[in-house]
Amino acid sequence: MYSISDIARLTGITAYTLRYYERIGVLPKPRRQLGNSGGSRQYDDLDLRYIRFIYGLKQTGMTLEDIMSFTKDGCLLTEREEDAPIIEDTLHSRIDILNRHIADLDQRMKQLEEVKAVALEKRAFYSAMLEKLEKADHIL
Amino acid sequence: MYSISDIARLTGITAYTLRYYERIGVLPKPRRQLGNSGGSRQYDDLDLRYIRFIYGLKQTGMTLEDIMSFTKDGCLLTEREEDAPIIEDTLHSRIDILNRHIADLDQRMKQLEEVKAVALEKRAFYSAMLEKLEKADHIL
DNA sequence: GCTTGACTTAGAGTCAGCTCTAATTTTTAT
DNA sequence: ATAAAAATTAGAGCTGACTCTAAGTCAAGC
Repeated sequence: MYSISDIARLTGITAYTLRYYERIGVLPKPRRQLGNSGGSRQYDDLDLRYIRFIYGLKQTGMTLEDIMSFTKDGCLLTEREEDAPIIEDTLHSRIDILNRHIADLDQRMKQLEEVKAVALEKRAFYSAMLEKLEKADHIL
Repeated sequence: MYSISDIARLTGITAYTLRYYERIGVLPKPRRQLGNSGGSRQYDDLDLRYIRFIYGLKQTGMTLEDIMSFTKDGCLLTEREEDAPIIEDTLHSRIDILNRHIADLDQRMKQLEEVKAVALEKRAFYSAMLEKLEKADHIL
């Protein structure tokens, strides 16, 4: 079991931000130490894995609103047993959402590839120029 | 020659934002129609190409500050003749900056790959479950 | 020459996404 | 049992990145 500061250390997200994400609904409410909703937050490895997944989306350019559109409809990505019953309907919906998300990731990667291609081109241009200059130096 | 609204249309960046980028130094000051700094902004294809490159960086998650750290030291990525004279020193510096930038892009792509791997895993999990359910239906 | 429309500026306003404060309670170590 | 460290909350404040307003200038068509 992890505390909020353990999670902060393990993920690189501040405790402030973790509480903020919970408040606005990006992350689900975790269990608490005492009573149904008192005491400190307690996280397990499944929570950690989920938080890392969500943070990955954020870090790769997805807005919190977009992230929420994937996670609402009943917290679709947690894989936790106590979540919505797994019936064919929700399964189809989950798979659809993942498909859309994968397509979005592919789009982002394509864009990065394009930017990288331009950068490589520029580097090749400068390298060629440098080589010419060095040859000229050698002759003199 | 393009006006600011041509560039806005061609890149998808608003004219407001283009002026803002120029103001804070993300984009260089373009030529003007009349006098040295009066009249409307005029852009050519090299400017357009450069603006698209910069916007690509932004869209793939780089902050404006990070972008500026690549472009300062004398507007290192424009390839325009009237820029800093091409001497060995600045060439080395340009190549270094591009190398750092390419490394950064690789890092971002790696992160996207990781997020995608998790998404694919989740999808496979749900698909397998769906298949099982369908088989069960068939038997009944 | 006048209107229309796109351009110009400085500066104010907006919104997302944190980030922190203050006052309080809970947890942990001795 | 008590002190220190870490957690809790609501809500205020901050920063980055736009986004717009207002007041004015310029160029083209009628």
